[in-house]
Amino acid sequence: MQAKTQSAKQPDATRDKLLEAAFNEIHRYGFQAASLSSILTDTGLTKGALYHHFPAKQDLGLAVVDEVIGRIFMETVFTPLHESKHPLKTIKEIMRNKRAKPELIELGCPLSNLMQEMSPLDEQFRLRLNALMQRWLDSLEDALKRGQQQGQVRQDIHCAKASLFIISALEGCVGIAKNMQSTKTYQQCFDQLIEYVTSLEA
Amino acid sequence: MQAKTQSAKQPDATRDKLLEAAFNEIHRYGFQAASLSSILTDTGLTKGALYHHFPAKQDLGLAVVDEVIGRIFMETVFTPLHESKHPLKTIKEIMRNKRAKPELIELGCPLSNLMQEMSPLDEQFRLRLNALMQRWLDSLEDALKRGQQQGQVRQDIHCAKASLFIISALEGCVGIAKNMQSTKTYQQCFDQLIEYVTSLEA
DNA sequence: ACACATACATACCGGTCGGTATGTAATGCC
DNA sequence: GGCATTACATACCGACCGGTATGTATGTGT
Repeated sequence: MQAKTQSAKQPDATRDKLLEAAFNEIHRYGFQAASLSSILTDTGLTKGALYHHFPAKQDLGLAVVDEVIGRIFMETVFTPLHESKHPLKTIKEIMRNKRAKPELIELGCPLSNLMQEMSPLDEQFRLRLNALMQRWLDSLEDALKRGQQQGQVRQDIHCAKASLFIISALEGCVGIAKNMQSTKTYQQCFDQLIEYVTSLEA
Repeated sequence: MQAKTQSAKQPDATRDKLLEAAFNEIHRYGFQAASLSSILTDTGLTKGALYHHFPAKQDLGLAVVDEVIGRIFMETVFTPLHESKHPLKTIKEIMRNKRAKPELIELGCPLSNLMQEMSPLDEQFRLRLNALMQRWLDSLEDALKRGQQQGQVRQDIHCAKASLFIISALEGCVGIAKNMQSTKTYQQCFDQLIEYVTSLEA
């Protein structure tokens, strides 16, 4: 039906290219400092393409949150947690997967970065980011509760509070490792968090 | 000797005014988005004054880190921790003092904010911020070690790792509360952290 | 009292920003 | 196969940015 010619107009592919470049630019420089010109240089596209797909810079940023960052979390966190038969083990696995990525140490968590930058400045951003965070909290809480039903997690654990604490500690851990540019620091802090999660086991 | 006339030239006072206004602007908008024009409007000063005291925007930002943020941490964290006879109790008190401030929930921790924004972008910033963070870690670790010597803290605790984890969790806690604009969320997460600190007691 | 440095204020500059108006080529529909 | 519509490219704009050059009072040392 389409995609016969290489340089033909592929609106979805163009949109994806813009989103990906915008994600990388925002991940490194933050949303406010993200330069549309840089994004266009990276993609080889022009203002016309950008403003055809997104009415304003803010819409591009919000789309990055919803689609790119949202998809990342869906694939790496929500789905694994939801499908897991051994919630606590899965939680640890998800966390361990994070340590392999050097870009996480260098640039930090894209969700956390945007939260810190934009939440006090832009209510639209805050609501989208908040929604993602809430899904993260909920999926973790659900996993812990299933762990309780299966007898893997201690019954006296307050799953909501524990989820909040795990995510907080993880975000803080990534943030400090980023500042110190030290995978060792990250590892140390990370080990403590694993210990905490282990302490939830029945 | 001086300060007889009100509108006379008071370089130190002018410098302090600039630093304070810059701190507030940076705390809200971040360093990159902080507008020198806004700072000058707030202070009632002009470019001449600013660039007389600081050769460039970066130097103003670094001075804010070293002097303003550094002083805040000195007064509210380092000194209390150093002088404390009951380290664990002091740690909890310091943390409790943080919950009273609404600006902390709205704008987050100024140190953490700058770390997240500037560490990957500017090595000068990263080193200064890192130095502050290291002092924080050291003072916490020292306090925990003194607690061990006094028998208040469990002997099997790895003080450096525990310090790292406490600060990480605290930063993460503040960050998430900022995004959610929820003092209740902060409180819940905070309670978990207090529980963790309590678990360090002998 | 004079010379000089300090401590600002004023005016201006090039560059980059996000955003827009317009032009044009490819695509889908009848 | 004409014909809107979509999907871009090009050219341009005002605003704001950090930074500088210059002017001008206010102290200060001798």
